Amino acid sequence: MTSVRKVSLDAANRLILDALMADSRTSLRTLAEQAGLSAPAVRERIRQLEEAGVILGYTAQVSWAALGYGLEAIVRIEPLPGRLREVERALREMPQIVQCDAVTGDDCFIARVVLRDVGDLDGVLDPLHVLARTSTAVIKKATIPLRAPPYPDG
Amino acid sequence: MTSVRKVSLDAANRLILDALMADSRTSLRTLAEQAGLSAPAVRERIRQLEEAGVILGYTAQVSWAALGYGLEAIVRIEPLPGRLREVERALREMPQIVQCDAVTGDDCFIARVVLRDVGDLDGVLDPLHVLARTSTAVIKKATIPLRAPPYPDG
DNA sequence: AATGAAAGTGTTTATCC
DNA sequence: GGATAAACACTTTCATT
Repeated sequence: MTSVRKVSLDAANRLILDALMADSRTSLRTLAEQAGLSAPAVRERIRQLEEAGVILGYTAQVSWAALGYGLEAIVRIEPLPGRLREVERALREMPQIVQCDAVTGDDCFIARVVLRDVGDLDGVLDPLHVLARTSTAVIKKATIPLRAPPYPDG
Repeated sequence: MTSVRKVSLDAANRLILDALMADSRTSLRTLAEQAGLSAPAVRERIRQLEEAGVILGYTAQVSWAALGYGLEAIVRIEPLPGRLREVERALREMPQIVQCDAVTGDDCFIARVVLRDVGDLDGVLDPLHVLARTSTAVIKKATIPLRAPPYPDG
């Protein structure tokens, strides 16, 4: 899964990556046309990108709102002294936490939570309050929805 | 694009969604086998899920680290009085910001940034410092990589 | 809404450059 | 590393229920 061999990010590979980021169900045939290659050549390049760990996987984006989670929040979590491990375990066991990062600074964890409504907040925060101080910010708007950065350097 | 008509989230649709979230390149034929339906039936269900806004799209997950962005950070941004609009515009124009949410509380924005190394931080933060107070947390580890929450209710 | 079968497309393998 | 072509697999359309 992890990168071992390197793979060049030439123009063709960037076209392939950009196309797959925009629509991961794009056919090899279409990718081949766009990259100016044959379908088997594109297949092989994708295989190498996967093996090198550049492509991690292919996922359908599902609307949490459409599933019934009308709200999202970002919670900063500062574990009480000696409680770091317990906090980490508690976070992992809360299925409404859809993402969590361990970070530098006073707040050891920053988590993204989905909620059916504001009433769901207590259910998430209460179990944490014996282990940590928390600070919650409800998301009003996705100012910048998840997007790809440019290719660095060249 | 946006949800207008409703669509039921029955067992078959959940199987389809789960399979597409795990691998969005899964063939209709395979999805059909798993859901116990024919391929055309699965095609039609996916079309409805897309139309209802449940499925937003299909994307390849690309490793930013493999592209040369070895670091990620989460930046909280509190605009100076009267500078909110300018801050929002500045954020949008920074391509290294891969996600940004407007939130309740003192920090109006919470952004996720990719960096080649710590030296890149100034290039992101300096342009903001005339418009806002910022607070930066470097990500040490993805404690919980992006994951789907359970289906709410029944 | 779903199926099955046929027609149309896309993918894979083998061979060659 | 890439191209071509034939064999194979998948997707779509359509008639039917």
